[in-house]
Amino acid sequence: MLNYAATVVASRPSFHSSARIAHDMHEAGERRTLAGGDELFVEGDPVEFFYKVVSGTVRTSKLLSDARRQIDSFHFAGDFFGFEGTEEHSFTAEAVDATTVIAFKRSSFRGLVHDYPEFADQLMSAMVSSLQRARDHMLLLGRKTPQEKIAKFLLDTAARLKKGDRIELPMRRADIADYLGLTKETVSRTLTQMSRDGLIRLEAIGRTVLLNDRLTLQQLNA
Amino acid sequence: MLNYAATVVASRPSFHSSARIAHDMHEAGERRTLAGGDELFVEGDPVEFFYKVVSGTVRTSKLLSDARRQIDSFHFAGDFFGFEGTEEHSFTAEAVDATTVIAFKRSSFRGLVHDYPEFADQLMSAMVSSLQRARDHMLLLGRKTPQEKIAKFLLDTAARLKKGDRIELPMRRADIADYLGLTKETVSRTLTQMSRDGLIRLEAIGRTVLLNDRLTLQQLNA
DNA sequence: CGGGAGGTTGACGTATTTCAACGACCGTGG
DNA sequence: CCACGGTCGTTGAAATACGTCAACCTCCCG
Repeated sequence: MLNYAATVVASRPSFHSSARIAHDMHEAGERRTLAGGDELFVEGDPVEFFYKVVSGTVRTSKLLSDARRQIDSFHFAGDFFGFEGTEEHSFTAEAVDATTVIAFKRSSFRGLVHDYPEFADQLMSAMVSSLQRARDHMLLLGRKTPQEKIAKFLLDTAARLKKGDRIELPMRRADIADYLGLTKETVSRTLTQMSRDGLIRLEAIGRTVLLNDRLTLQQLNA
Repeated sequence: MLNYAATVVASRPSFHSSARIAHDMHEAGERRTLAGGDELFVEGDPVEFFYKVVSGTVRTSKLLSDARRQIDSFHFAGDFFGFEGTEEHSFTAEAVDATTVIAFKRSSFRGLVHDYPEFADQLMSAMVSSLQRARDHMLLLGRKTPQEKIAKFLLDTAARLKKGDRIELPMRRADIADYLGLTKETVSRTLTQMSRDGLIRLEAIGRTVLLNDRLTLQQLNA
């Protein structure tokens, strides 16, 4: 595990604007900076914090005994993650690239909800949308073809990163594969095929993808 | 976000035993009886209620345009389901067999939380465990073999139905298939193979399965 | 008795995985 | 400054596990 510094305080705010709430709440957590590959916590660790992504990308995943891996979600700026019902983490969280998060003490939960009533709503809403996302992803994993999986992945990621048609993917092919339930070879082949078909363009350098034909991609999304 | 407004019945109880809370809360919702196949709501319906299963089985699922289906969860007695962040349902809920549920007005949410503080905890915890279950299921869908899927399905279902080693499955093979991301033929073949291998016993009549060799099933669960 | 739904089994085809090789890129250190 | 090694990505060839298609059986219920 990693060591950090950072501290906090948080004086009780006298009234709440949304931005002000966000600002104050952040004071109730500590900021952490991570490099790609760094672990935030692994399956089995005691649950001490939950998190909000400030910048960068976090992947949460589960492993099988023989190292098969399923990434259940990528978390981008603004996303909360790390809620657990148990004392031990049931999944692992790692930074995909250079990332900053805010870690909230799990025990501060009640206090936060009390001091910042909006906070409960934010969390509820984070959970509800995590659940919705999870159901979508189960549909993808259980029933979609590789082409459909990749199409949805590209469109979703573009939307979540709020880039237009040019997205710089922060994760490697193996991460995409473990997210979509494919092998990295199939991810690679499908991307090059889409590129040949003119749906996307793969820039020679880096992990940049250009969405050339959103319409066809959307149709693939079924 | 969850939209609430409104209030509900229910006089504020002066102190809370868990059973008493459950009883009072139920008065805040209406009881419904369903036959197998009945719909509670379908994708696109306006969200009016959320639900708690009293008895029987509910399946929640999503469809692709060409009728491919993914069941994301079976809900048994005691389970809550039907939370949404939007005004329209993003998935469908149907009774699998003869089922009773309690339907809570969505708008009563705030009132319930207010009148029954334990309620918020119950819901939070229902959501957290739904999320955990969802992550488990994504691992299964993305990375497990048919044998492993079936083994986990049988063990989980036995545990959730709180039967011992003899479980009466309420759902048909096609439901199991759509839950596990397989075809009904593969489900059938895998079950008969497990039966030949002595891991389980398929009773000639009905949908009863006997777990003969939990240990091996657990090992398959990886 | 007939028909439909649900389940099982068989034969077959193929999409995706597996295994393997290669190439580009990048940071490091001699 | 270039050589080296490692990581990441791509491509090819081959094997196979699962899906597809189809037949058949049983059980019900009308």
